[in-house]
Amino acid sequence: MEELTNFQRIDARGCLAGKLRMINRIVTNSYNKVLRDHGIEVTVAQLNLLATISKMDKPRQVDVCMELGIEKSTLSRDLERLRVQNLVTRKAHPEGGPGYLILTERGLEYMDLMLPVWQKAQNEMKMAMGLEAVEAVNKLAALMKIKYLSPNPVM
Amino acid sequence: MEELTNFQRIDARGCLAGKLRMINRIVTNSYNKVLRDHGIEVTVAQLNLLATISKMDKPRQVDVCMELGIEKSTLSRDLERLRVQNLVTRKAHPEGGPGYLILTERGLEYMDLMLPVWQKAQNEMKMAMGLEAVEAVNKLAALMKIKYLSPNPVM
DNA sequence: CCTAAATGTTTGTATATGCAATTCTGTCCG
DNA sequence: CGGACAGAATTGCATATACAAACATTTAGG
Repeated sequence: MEELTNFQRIDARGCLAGKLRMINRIVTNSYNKVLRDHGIEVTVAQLNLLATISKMDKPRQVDVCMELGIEKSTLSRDLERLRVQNLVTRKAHPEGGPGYLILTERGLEYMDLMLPVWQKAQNEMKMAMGLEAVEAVNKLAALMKIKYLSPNPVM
Repeated sequence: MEELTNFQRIDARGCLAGKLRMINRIVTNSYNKVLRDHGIEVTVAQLNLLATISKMDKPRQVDVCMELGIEKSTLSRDLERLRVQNLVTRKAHPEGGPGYLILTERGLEYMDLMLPVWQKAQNEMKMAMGLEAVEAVNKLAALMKIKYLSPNPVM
């Protein structure tokens, strides 16, 4: 068995997944710190989930999963955390079916409360990243959504 | 208390953190699936940690934390998982001190084993993302590292 | 109508992550 | 020497995540 040279070995600095994971850690922590420092009691992950549900039309859990690329079991638990905070609830469809998700009154109020704080976090991050990078992330997110999260993924 | 219009409310689709989190989920899952399908028993997160340690010069845990932007307690547990798989170990410095991390023999062998599989995952993702996006991620990662992970962060 | 397949949700188990608090260790000073 | 301090690592607790398996529900077919 020939040994690999050091040059051949995996260079962590070249791993796209590793880089994206690092960027994600930094950005998530940055938003969470701003939220925390302003007394907001939810994380940016929860904020995004709330915002997504509020923008969708009577979504079931599977619909939200598709929209965000989250696994169904993950969403189940994320929702439970929001439910105990009385931020989301589930409404039954008149003609049966699994029912749909909707923000509670408190959920809507909390969204209003969070808006300026989120905006601050978002501005800071845009500033740090620069316009080009922001645009690149926007484009990449759109592309990934099409490629991986469409009803019939293009793979 | 004036109500906010729907237009004003946080639009999840515009949240940079949300987008990066989604991209991260997709990319991480994609790499992990390739690794799993080829019998590799570590995740891309663990692969990156191994690769990072192997490239660094006798790093302590704090050094690895700085390099990857991982919290010290997170790293502590990540390392424990690698340790029980006999992939990393800690060596004591001759003149005392906290000692440093190093891959075990098995860790090095496993790196060699993973290389082609990682390469496949990386190629697939580069293909899906396109050259421009790949370059954008590379640039952004470099920028974020300077801004947030330098000894004296530029904030 | 009643079962079987399909669809949707939850649960069991595990990894990856961060904050706060604690413990460990090594150094420096009196 | 012996504590106080500083730096490094771990531990307690909580969230976010995924895979597999179980459970629930809805819908088709006979």
